[in-house]
Amino acid sequence: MTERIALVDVNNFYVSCERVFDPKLIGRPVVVLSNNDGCVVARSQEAKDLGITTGAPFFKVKQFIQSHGMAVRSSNYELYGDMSARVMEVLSRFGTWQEVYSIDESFIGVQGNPGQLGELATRIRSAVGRSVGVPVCVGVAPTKTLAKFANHVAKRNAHLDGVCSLDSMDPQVVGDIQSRVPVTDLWGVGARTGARLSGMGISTIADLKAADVTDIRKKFSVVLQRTVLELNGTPCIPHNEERADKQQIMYSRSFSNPVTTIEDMAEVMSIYAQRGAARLMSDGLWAMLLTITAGTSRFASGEASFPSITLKLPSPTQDPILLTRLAVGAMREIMHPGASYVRGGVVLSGLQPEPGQAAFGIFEEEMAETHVGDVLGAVKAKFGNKSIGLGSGGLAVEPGWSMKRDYSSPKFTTDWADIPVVKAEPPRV
DNA sequence: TCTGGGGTCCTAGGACCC
DNA sequence: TCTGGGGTCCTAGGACCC
Repeated sequence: MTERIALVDVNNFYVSCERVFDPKLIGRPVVVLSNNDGCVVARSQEAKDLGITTGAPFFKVKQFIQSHGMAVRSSNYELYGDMSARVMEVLSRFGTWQEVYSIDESFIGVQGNPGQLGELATRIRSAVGRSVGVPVCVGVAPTKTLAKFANHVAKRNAHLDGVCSLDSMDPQVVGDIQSRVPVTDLWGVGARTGARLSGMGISTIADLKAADVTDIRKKFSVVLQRTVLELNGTPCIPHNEERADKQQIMYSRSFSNPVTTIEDMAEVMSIYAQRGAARLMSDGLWAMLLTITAGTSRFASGEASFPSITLKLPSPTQDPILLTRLAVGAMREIMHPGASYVRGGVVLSGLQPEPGQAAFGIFEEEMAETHVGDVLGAVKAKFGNKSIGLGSGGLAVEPGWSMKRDYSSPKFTTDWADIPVVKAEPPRV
């Protein structure tokens, strides 16, 4: 019996979710766009084969996409979030522990001899396919870094059928692969580190595995040192089974049309601060710090302006009235009227699970209004998100800068009105 | 005309204290 | 007014990830 780590992830997750409810998309090239239909964030294999890159601005590739008959979808995060929860539930049945690493990836603890581990990986893959309907790849290895690598191998080699357990492979073959895969394909090694490593003659995974650990520690950091140790089979990245406590809550969006006036920006901040407060309440957290930001486009030639300010809150709060008032007031101070802002954001940090002591001084009055947040939450839960809000947050009409989602699919699994209808005909005799 | 959003961790350097 | 060493805490920025 050997303890191993499996890394399971869904192939082309957003595209795969769309395909579950729209089988006509299977076999067709499909792309999914970011918020505001700005960039390509997910591609089916067919779209990758046609040369669509991730992060490509949609307006630049739109012609090409349409001329090749590719299907396009806006991001549907309600759907993806719900599908993710279903995948994670299935995976939890197979692990002695589970760490949900991202919306489409999870580490789980597995046990068995080399032969059993390979079979287990195959069973995991078919269980997710049967229960949820999306394809996954499974990599099994002694450390997280190697499990990521094994997953990478499973994905790139069709004959492996989506699974790769390093223990059941010939070490010579593993070494061969590692000497061909660039070091930047490794988890934790990005472009910057890759360039510096390459200057030292380290360009493949095998090169890094053979590098001197203390030298790496000296020239880089403890992060890369851990990567080298993990490549050599020593686990040193801990797994947090229970979700690590959240450090910050961010609500940040690009606008579909630029915002140039203080009044419009006040509206943005009012709405974003209320979204942030709602997240605090649903997570049971109170914030000590409020940061507000805005920014002009990096691609435009007009005045560049990236105002940002962090306010210390009088005491830990989740009060939407206080947060809205502070966010709007501070934004009025720091924005440049006339600059063309294309994004804005609210960040809540210094999070803690308790409201803490009541504040003294000028903010006492605001703190007394805290229960308003509960009322807002209750009304929204019953009558929908757009039923009520503070000030501009209660707008019945969509503001001119609000998000564009021209190609969205329905909320198949999270809204009664969008539940798919299935029709069956009796067999003909 | 149109270029995403949300996170984590580590390190260096400054402020401050004894 | 000047000087030394050691320590903590906070913040900004870098790097990375999906």
